[in-house]
Amino acid sequence: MSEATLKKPHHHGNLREALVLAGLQLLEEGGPEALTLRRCAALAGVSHAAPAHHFDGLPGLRKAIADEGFRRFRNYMVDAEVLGEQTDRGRLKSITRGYLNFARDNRALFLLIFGYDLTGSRDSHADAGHFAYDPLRRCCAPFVPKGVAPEVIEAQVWSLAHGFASLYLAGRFWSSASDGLFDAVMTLLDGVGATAGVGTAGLGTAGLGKGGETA
Amino acid sequence: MSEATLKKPHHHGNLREALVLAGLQLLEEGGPEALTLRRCAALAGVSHAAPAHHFDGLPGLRKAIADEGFRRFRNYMVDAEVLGEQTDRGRLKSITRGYLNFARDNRALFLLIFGYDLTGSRDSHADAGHFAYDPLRRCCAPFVPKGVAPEVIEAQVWSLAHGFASLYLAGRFWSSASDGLFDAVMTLLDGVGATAGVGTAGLGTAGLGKGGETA
DNA sequence: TGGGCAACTTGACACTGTAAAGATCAACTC
DNA sequence: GAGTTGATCTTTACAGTGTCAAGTTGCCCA
Repeated sequence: MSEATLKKPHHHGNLREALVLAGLQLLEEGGPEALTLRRCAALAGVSHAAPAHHFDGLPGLRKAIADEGFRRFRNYMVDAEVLGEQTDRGRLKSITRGYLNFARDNRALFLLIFGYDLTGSRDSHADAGHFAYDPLRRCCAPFVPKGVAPEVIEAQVWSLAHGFASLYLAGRFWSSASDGLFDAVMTLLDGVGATAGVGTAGLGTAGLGKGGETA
Repeated sequence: MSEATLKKPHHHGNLREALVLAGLQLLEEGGPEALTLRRCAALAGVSHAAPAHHFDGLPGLRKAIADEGFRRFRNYMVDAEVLGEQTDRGRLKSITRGYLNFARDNRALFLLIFGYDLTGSRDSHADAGHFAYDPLRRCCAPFVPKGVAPEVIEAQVWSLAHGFASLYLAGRFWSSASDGLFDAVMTLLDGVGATAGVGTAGLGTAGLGKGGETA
């Protein structure tokens, strides 16, 4: 009578969630290559074809895992923001620190999350990413100068943090002690929103390409 | 008698190079997933097991392709540098433009190149990447303040360019017309080497982690 | 009670990388 | 020149992968 599955009922209950958790475990233990429909199924104790039924193939499973990954990603950033220095610039730097920490602690998941090409797709995946970047967007807001599209400032911070995290994961920053390097690189953000060029390069909202310039 | 292979000699000649070219073609036509040992073999007109003999497996083939990719990557940057405005800052921006252009024109190859984790490996692959980043390093040199390690400035430029390119490839920059956004983001570089924070955050060569700070 | 239906299982197929063993051919040695 | 050696490539086989089609199970509701 207890809700425990004494005899492994044919209907798993919430196999969907179990498969996502199994996938996350596989990623953590064996890297990106280890994520496999059949291995997920085995880890969840179901037949090899069960995952495909729930997620409509491997891409679907990866997307479901990425959605959960974005959730955790967001938590990393928010946690870092709350713990760090409570100034506008302090929050901005804390967010980028959380960005790097997530990438470092969840290497395979980070790579999975950004391994998609969602150009032209307006599905729930894009929404998950959008949701995850909410804190970053919020922390960028105080640095948006008059007449400049917020997306420009966000893209600056985002690119810098993402680039550093990606190159770090690829092992392109020499030795392991990159904490000092990270802080040094992020000093570039001290000029964000106040750099001389921001006002002069003719970037209003038109800079986003929403305007006429189709070239 | 002509050097043409009228009867397909058993010894291909330079199968190694042919396989790398086949791999590049597959990447271009079918994306990262299309790169396969067996497909490379078929495209080069040899048996399916031939590539493994030359490259010691798929990772070896990917590495060989990445080496060639880095060569082309470097050319992109150098070409952009030569064509652009001939000032220190002009060259710096041109390099980053070349960076993005390469990523855009060689999506799968770009992803392949940076898809490795070469932490702890000091093989020829690291050398290829090192070689490719030579122009970028050179263009950063004029912006390195006294007492700051060159690697810090390089990592700033590198991270910003790489982050933007990666996020662009992932389709995270909304619409297609991101040229304006790119220029806007790169205005952050107008403060490189001269940002207020660079002098104040205590980053000498110690910032690289080569010094004592092991935390 | 029985039908409907979603949740799985079973079996098969094409494709993948890898390994072992055999064939072919150029070059070198005696 | 005959024999040997070794690299290059082929053939064969195997385990693992995603995907599809068909079958089975068991819950739910009329």
